[in-house]
Amino acid sequence: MKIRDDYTCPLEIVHDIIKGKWKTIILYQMKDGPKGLAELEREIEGINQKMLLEQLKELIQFGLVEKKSFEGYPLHVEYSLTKRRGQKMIEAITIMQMVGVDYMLENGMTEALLEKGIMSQEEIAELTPQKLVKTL
Amino acid sequence: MKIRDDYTCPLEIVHDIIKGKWKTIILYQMKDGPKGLAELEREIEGINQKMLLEQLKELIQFGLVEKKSFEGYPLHVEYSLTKRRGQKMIEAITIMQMVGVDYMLENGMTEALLEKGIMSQEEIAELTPQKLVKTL
DNA sequence: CCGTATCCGATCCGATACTG
DNA sequence: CAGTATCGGATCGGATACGG
Repeated sequence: MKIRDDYTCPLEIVHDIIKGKWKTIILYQMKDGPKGLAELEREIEGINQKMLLEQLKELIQFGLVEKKSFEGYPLHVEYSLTKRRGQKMIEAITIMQMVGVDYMLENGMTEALLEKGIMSQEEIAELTPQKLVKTL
Repeated sequence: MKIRDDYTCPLEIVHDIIKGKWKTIILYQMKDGPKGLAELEREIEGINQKMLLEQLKELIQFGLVEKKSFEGYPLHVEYSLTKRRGQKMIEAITIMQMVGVDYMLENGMTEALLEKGIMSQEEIAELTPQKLVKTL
């Protein structure tokens, strides 16, 4: 993606930052520390190497991700969130996660939540719509 | 957009919700209360009616926006954020705004910030990188 | 004022093959 | 393990015209 220099509104930029299909997921995977390329590819279900590299490059251009390369074999790099915009964006992504979870619960998509360990069987069973509002 | 029913992760849904070019901006415009269609079209620079209606429809499907129609002429409708997911998403969008503003400041795109009244001349002048971190 | 339909170029993204 | 290059179908989004 070619980065523009004529944005007329901050949210326009943010849209360019996260519009890619995998951007938020990639960022979320880095929230607990640096990750190697293969590691990310393993953890993100359905992504391929080309997409991963492409989107990482854009995240770097926008200043949300930093890349650190290590010498020697086997080759190794580390991708991590930047302190300024990377970490800040995680706050937004965390909230968006809640919105996604809310949608899944409301639409009976509980399997994925269990599989990923986002919620336990018991937690889901306990949830009434009223409680959900509070949780959010 | 056809809404899927096989999402494997909450962020995948959120991506579908906000990937459209205007979604976050539309939501942000509704943060202070219901808006009519023409009103939104006037306030969002660069959008056209087709896109607006299209994206509103999707936001309704995902439960972030509600639509209320009023009888009589002239025709009138009101679009507003839903309490659950709409309002919650605004929290995320507000944070994303900060990220966008940060990017604009760092890249000398201060004109748009002044025009939209997001920041004043003085506020911008006062900002050192260190202060910016705190502001965020 | 509000909403629908169509056409068409631009872009996104997945598959695949290849290099250091 | 990390990264580049290409190709082609699917999707997106802007223009434009028309209908309630």
